Amino acid sequence: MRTLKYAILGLLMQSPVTGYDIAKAFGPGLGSFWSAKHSQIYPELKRLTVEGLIQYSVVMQGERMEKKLYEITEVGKEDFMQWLLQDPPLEPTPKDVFRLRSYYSQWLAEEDYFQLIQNQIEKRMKKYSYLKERLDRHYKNVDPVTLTGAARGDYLVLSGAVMREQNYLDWLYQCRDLVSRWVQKNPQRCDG
Amino acid sequence: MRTLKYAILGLLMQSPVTGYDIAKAFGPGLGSFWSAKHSQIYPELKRLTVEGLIQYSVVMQGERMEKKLYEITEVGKEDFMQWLLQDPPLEPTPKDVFRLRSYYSQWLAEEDYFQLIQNQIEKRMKKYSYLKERLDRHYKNVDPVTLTGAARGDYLVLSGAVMREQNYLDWLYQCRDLVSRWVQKNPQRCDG
DNA sequence: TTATAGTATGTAAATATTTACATGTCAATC
DNA sequence: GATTGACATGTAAATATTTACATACTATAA
Repeated sequence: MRTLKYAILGLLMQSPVTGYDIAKAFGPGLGSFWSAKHSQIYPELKRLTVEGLIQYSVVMQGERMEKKLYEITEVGKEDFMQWLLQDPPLEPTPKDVFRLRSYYSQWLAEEDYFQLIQNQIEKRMKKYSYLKERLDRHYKNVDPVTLTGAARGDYLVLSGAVMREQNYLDWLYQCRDLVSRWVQKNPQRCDG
Repeated sequence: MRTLKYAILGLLMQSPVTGYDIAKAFGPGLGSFWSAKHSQIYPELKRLTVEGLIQYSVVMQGERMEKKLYEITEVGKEDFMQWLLQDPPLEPTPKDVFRLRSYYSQWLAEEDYFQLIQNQIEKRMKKYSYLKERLDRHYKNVDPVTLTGAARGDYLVLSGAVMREQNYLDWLYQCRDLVSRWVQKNPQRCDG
């Protein structure tokens, strides 16, 4: 379904950007629900250009260095709008290696699985904090009703990302709780 | 990182199964966090066999139809256990086309985006109900502390899947709320 | 008996994505 | 003056995944 195509066209709806800018956009912001490496972005930009959905102008950066500033064409806008209105069936559930490990956790010593959860909590906590900070920084003292333009979508998905991470952490706490109670239930393995 | 390999080995840790069984397992159960089509499963089974991590015996089904019953080898078990103990860095956030659409929702008429949310809620609700039913059916009158074996992992990820869907719905309700308030704020477009 | 749905296994081709290879400029600071 | 990190753009190869092609048996119910 070429979603990368529409992720890129959507960025270009806002303003002209370079491939490098797109790669950056797929970092912390958009990156909470879509991303791509530059090695996928540059070929896609080339393809979209051939298809006439975007076009670029060469801009000098300093003396020698040239960059390509891409903008969306009218045809591209129509194509994007047509996609935006689509209502496709639910995607298959996203893959999650930690959940997969948890599913098979019966084969681990409880202590080992407990440690994995603990480590996962640490990592998730960092991610959560980062997102929460971003949300607060931009929207803490703002009534969401007053938002307009790009800030609307940004707020919707950023708050959604925070909720998602909060929820993942809640689940991890629950797992940790349960595992520690399983440990307590265990017949003591003594070595003394 | 060949996660499919370990998803399959994990299934075989429990009991010998056919490729068809594995494809089924990636349906409603495991499917809440990992899945693969049969066209990916059969080649992977072949590869794992060549690598000596699994082996199969041919079993007759009826008169003519033969199926391959795969079981995990000792080497396979070791490989699986080694993977299970790993603690890799956080995966990139899973992609989500609906969130991508939401990010770009500024280009939609509020009414159109509202309708997309509404439809998404319906679909997500069905998925949530299905998972919740499964959870209740298996674990409603059970103290999770008493669970053992495969039921532990099953409970952990199933309850996690229910939480995740609940959370997604909460986010959708929030989006719907906000969008409807944006609509109210709008200058009325009259055609009379 | 004859559809039909489900069981069962594969390959081929296309698409999507990641990792590695490869190069060069610019701005700042040490 | 040299190093470093960010800017900037690409290709190649490998891996992962989906869609489509392809076949054939089994059990059940109409």
